[in-house]
Amino acid sequence: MSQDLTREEHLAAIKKADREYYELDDPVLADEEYDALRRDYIDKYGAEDLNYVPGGATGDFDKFTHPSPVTSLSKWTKGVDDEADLVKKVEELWPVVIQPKFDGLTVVAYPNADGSCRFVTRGLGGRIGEVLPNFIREYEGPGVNKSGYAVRGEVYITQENFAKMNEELMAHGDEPMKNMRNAAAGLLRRKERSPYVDYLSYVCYELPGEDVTPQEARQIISSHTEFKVTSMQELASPNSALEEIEAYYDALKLQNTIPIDGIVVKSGQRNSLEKFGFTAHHPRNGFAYKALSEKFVTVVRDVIWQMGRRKATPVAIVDPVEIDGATVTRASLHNAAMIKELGLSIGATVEIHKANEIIPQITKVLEPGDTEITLAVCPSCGEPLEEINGQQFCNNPACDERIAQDIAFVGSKDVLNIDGLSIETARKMVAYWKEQYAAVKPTYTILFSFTAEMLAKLEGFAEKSAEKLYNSITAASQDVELPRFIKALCLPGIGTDVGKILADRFGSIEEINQVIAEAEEPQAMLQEINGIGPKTAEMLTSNKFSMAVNMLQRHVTIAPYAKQEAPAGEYAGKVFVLTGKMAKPRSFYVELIEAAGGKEGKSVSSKTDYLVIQDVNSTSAKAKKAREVGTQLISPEELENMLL
DNA sequence: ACCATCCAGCATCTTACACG
DNA sequence: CGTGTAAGATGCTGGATGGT
Repeated sequence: MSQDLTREEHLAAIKKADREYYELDDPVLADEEYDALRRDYIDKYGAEDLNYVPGGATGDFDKFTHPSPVTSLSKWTKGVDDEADLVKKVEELWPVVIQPKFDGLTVVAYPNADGSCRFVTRGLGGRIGEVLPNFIREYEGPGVNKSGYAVRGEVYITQENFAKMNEELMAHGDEPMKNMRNAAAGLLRRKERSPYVDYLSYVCYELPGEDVTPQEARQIISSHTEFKVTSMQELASPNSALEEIEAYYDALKLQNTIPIDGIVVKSGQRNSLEKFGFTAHHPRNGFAYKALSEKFVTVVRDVIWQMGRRKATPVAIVDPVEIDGATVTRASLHNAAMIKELGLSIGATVEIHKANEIIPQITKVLEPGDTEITLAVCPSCGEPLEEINGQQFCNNPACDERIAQDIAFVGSKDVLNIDGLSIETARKMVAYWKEQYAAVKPTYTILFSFTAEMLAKLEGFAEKSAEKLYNSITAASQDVELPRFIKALCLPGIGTDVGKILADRFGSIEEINQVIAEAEEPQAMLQEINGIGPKTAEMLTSNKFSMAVNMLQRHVTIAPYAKQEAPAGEYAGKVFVLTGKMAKPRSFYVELIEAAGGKEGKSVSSKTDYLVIQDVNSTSAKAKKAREVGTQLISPEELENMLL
């Protein structure tokens, strides 16, 4: 299509597509066409003209917000967790199906109108993923996913293809890749499509959040998409669940054709995701069975203390061991209490494994070493550390490392999201400041005083990178969302959640200040807010809080925030507990309750206003308790009539 | 007293990109 | 062109806090 265009027309076509995509949010060109257009241009004229950032965004992949978060399953590990617990879980989810748990990366295929797909990774926290422009060749083009549903699957590389790829890499004089899963993830994140992408496999396993059973989901995927679908088996009975799961796992291991790191055990009920809901980290409609990972033996050569924002964390340096294709040289020891519990000393021979095949962990001392592990002073500033509950804290506000860590924290994704500001750069900034401005004691807010010229003086920085960092600091300090501003105060215990709670309740910093100043008992007043307890209330009413706010407000502007007033009305603030089976999905009733300003409670107490239960004459524990404490029992139908 | 959730901290591998 | 930094992907641990 770009064959008969002049260079100017070709470039104009690309820029037009950029505008449509980023500004109008209504792409006219399909992703594939757009990519082809760019590729052709680069082939003919080079990449120079295209060296701009479309839409002013970062040069990364496009982001996509998942309508339903892509969370990972909670785990049940053989030999660690209770077997009775597994049976209990299975009973709650019954009927139950099992599937292989692929060791790859989760990718969701969102259908476009023409049946082509937009492939999206999990993303941090499973909420906002990246769109993968260069996915598997056979799935490009329309008609791949005609189901109309978002399909969730796993991308992985087989042992066979991994070996083949490494052979080819070495034949070209390149380094072979070490780790199968990271190789798969890395290949997909390349800007230019790698031919090795064709070695990846994609297998789908569910239609998240849809009103179907797992069997129906499988059926839909295999008949309306071109994706492969996982194998699946129904369990015969909860009591034989463990044997059935293990037999299934062993059989898959024996085949040794796909990389698996466990078995998915999930409810076979219709729309189970909706029925069972989520915890903060995991869906409740299933869990993953894991076999205990293999143990290795190594020697601890040293223990270094890693400083965080306040806490010192011990990390063991061990003789390198090869575990699952990765060379392990370090293992976190979490805190001094853990060192004590393990009886660890330097020179000790230890048992090490990878917790869930990722994090190296020392589990046991086999032979004691000779040198005791101690830490009395901060490895950065040399001031004595304070020990609280077996953990070491540096409370020296002038500690360089502490200031650098705060700067990196404020720059991190969840706070001000300053592109290009990491801990390394933060350390250089603190060092530079102390050298140049010996008279002015640095705090984390020095970050906002750096000009591009100053940044260019930092080691490893030149004009271009200094300009870039300066621009991202400036951009990030304007129109900050209120919850992020509150988190950026760097106060202990004040994070995302407290920020959101305060913002929703008060809407602005001025309002918070005013309410605290005017309340007769500000601490008691704050504690009445759900989610704020005595510690948080004390911090919020302290001098520290108001000083931090004043200081940060000098550098950062806050965007107007629409506070989420609890809806007023008869049922505002009332607590409803739901129990037992109901005609409609629970979420339906929960939505009704929340729309009326009420809250869902999990267990019955004197603070519960209503217990929603199908049989109001039930003698269940919850119903009994409700009668005891004077909570009103109502049926779901009554609830509906009441709130609608 | 117990449980759920939040906060803070952790390792490794891989790619992109700017620096020098 | 080699090197270092940044960022994204995977997911674990343990203490603190708040709610019941």
